[in-house]
Amino acid sequence: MAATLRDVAERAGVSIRTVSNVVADYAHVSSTMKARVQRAIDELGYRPNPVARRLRTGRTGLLGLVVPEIDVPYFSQLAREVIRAASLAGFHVMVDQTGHDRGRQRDLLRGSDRTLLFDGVLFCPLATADDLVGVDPGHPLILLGEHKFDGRFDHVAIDNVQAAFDATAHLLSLGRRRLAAIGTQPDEDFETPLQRTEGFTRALAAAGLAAAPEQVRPAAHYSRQDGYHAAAALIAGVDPPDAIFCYSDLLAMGAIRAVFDSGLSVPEDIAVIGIDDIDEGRFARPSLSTVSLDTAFIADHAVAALAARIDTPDLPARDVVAPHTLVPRESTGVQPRA
Amino acid sequence: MAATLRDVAERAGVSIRTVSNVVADYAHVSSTMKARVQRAIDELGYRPNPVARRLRTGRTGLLGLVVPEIDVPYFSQLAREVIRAASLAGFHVMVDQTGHDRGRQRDLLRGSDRTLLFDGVLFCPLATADDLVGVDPGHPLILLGEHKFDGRFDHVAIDNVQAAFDATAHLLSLGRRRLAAIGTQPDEDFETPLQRTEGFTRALAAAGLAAAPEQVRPAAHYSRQDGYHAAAALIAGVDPPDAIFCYSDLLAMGAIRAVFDSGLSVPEDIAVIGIDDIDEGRFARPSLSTVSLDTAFIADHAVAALAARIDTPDLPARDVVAPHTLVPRESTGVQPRA
DNA sequence: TTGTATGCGTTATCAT
DNA sequence: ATGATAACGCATACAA
Repeated sequence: MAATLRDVAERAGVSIRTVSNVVADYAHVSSTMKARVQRAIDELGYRPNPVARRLRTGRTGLLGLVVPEIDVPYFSQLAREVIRAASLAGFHVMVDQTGHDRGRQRDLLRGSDRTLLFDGVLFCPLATADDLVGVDPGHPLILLGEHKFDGRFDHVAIDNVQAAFDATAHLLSLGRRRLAAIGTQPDEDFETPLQRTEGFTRALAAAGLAAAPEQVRPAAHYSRQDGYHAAAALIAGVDPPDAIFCYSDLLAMGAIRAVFDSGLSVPEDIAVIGIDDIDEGRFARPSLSTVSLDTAFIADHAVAALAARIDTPDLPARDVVAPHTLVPRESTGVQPRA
Repeated sequence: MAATLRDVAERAGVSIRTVSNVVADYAHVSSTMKARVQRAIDELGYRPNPVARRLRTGRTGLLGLVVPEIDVPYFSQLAREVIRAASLAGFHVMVDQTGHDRGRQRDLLRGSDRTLLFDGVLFCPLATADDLVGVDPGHPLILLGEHKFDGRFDHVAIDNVQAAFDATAHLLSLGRRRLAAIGTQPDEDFETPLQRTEGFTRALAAAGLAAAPEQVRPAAHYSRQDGYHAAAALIAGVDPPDAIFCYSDLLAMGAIRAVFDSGLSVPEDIAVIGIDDIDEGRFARPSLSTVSLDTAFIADHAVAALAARIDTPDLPARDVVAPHTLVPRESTGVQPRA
């Protein structure tokens, strides 16, 4: 059905080599030849078959983006930037979801049928990363948002300790003193929440304060639901906080709703801040104070690092730190949006 | 590097045909043979090369999902279900974004280099669909959410007229009489907004009412921003509404914020309802009344129809109508969430 | 500058 | 039941 190199060659009365040269924009082709071949190409509506090309070259031009769930706002915003950056670099992006299934995460990492298609993978770890230790994924791999692991993989992430420190310092600067946090993970081997707790604790210590263990609540899935329940528990607890630092914006959205449902008010009674800067927070009521991550930066550098490693597999592992910015809004008492 | 059929065959001392049979789980293979080959496979860690397989079979196992922007909540929720459904049916999903660029939409539809990879495409039209008329995409195509076009393509969508009617009827049932709508498109050839306006108008007519043209506002991108500005304009207008029907939840989120920013209240002064049932609406304050679309249903049927057409290209075009449900919440005065 | 011929790793068509 | 071998469509080493 679809025209092939051979069809074009036949029609133009030349060899397939010549046609291939024209298609590939090879330097040494006479303009006469080029025009003739091009006409045959146009007449037949010829399109190179990418699969054949890829079998031959060994490249698929496909990147995998593995996230827990694509409909979590942070991941969909990140996906948007990754697809944009990859497209510019000549790659397609296939999205895979691990759900909250650690076994599935493991399968996606090893050489399953699926992953053999990829030239490389951008991986947003689920809850832990130990699954990766000693594993050979069979293709270049970039970790997004998680640093641990043996040093075999490139990674791109913000400085989580500093980001958490900044968020906490902001709450303290408002005069709040009874701080709580939401977002630790039962899984001790997941680095991000540990780092955020460390930043939280350090900022408190710098102000001569400390948080009781029960003021730092776990959240399994970083969902609005999790945030809601954790905040409700804090409010119902012995020492209700006057400010809550949530380890994600989604947790914060749930927490804010819980505050109001308990008859209290944000930010008057309890100030709330998150991390991620998802779009939802800008128009929420109150608008959500947060730490903004530069997802475009993360995507650009992740794709660049991956592309480099695809070309040169034994490059030393890169460790890119992405910038972050404190964005105070109404949920910590900063008044109207622009 | 990676082991091939030939390597396995050599090691097991058989022909590649036999190995292929074992891999493909072909019926007629002696168990002795099978065991011997399997051992060789395991020892070499052989994995079939999907690219070669696909060159041979002509199938890529890849579906394209084309959406305007993956970080729009409705699309990311839909993508989640599509990826799930496709995975079950043995397909991978590549996500492509048209942005708001109509030229890019057109490119993605015709046989560009990119699209030749796909066995089929699930297409969420941007703003218009006339770009498709007379176009041969070169692969099966399913339209999501848009019905128009010549009848060559399958499509899956809700009954937009009825959904809009239901939403409007709900507002009327609250006793509201000064209704407005947000979400028409300058582009007359985009069907969905036209249908929703029709449902809106019909419901009003059934109550002996009619909406002045300036009470039905356009929204270019269905963003929170668009909703905010349209609602602000309505409130500042000569005849401020007591209820607003937004053609998407995102518009509604922006509209609600605009109401409060103008010193009024939802639902007391103005009731607001959207369409889509995005997660954000459940925890928003007030929680958002909406018309829920069954995205799992849409994804399941879209993937099924696509898979069927990939197998049998000249199937008659299907037209699947997905169910919708009215979900009243606080933004139209229905009290607390469960 | 252009043509010929080989192989990428599979599946499928012949045989045996 | 299994073996030999021809495509699938392209890129490229080698020849001319």
